[in-house]
Amino acid sequence: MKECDIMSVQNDVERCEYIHAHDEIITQVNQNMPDDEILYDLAELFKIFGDSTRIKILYVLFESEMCVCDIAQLLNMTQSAISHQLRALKQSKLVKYRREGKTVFYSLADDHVHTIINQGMEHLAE
Amino acid sequence: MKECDIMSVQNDVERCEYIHAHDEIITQVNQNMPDDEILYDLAELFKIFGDSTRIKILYVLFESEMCVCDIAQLLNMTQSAISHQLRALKQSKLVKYRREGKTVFYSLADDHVHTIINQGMEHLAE
DNA sequence: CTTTCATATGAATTATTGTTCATATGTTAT
DNA sequence: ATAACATATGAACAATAATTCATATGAAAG
Repeated sequence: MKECDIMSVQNDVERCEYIHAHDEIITQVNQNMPDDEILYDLAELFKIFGDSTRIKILYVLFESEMCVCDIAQLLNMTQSAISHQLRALKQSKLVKYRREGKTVFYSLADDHVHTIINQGMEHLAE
Repeated sequence: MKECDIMSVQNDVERCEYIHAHDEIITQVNQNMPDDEILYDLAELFKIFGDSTRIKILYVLFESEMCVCDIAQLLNMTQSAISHQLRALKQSKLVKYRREGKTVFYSLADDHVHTIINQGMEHLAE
């Protein structure tokens, strides 16, 4: 147990008298912790999964590519609401789209979506 | 292409004239889509991953169990902020804790955290 | 080129969430 | 019992985010 000399920036945050973590652990944490920017992006990505409308959209797309209007009908929501959410999913590269005349078909971008959602489901099931 | 007769509840949501998805697809979607309650819980779970403070806490706990105060120091945040976030992580059963005298040690609850975060990282890397 | 239909988007509104501050709880030592 | 310390928590405030509404863009058909 020793005084804190962990972070490069020492701010005026209140702290307890002794830290329990040993030097070795602290070094490991600092080594293995990705940059703030990456952690921020990671949180932003999970935020996308953190809305039931978007989760439903992803589940719909598990079955087949689908146009905005079909998704809106399946989920019983307005075209606008779905379009806004599809934009979020698109920006996170979780879905891709192709245009066919007037209609735009959306589909899943890669298999990480499946894995992430399945792991989430497994966790819930425990 | 046929008129919409998908959802059991037909609300006054605006809709396009024709749906593109075939009956077969629609049946599959309705069969494979989990109940609303489960989808809500799933979104709630991912919401927990959708904050960089909580992501950082999880990364710290990847290395070792740790007390609230150590986490606060490592992340250069107040004890209160960390405690509030640990409560969220606790409620989602992503972390567990044990008391040792005055201090409370938190650790990861199961391996889904690892898998989910790793998949998120992989997705970002692409 | 005008109309129609599917989709996208900006702005406003409402709802949700993270942090802070003050204080409470719970544990150990005196 | 009282003091000291670690943690937890309620309320307030500030920051984000989801949906709605009105409207814009873009494509096909007349």
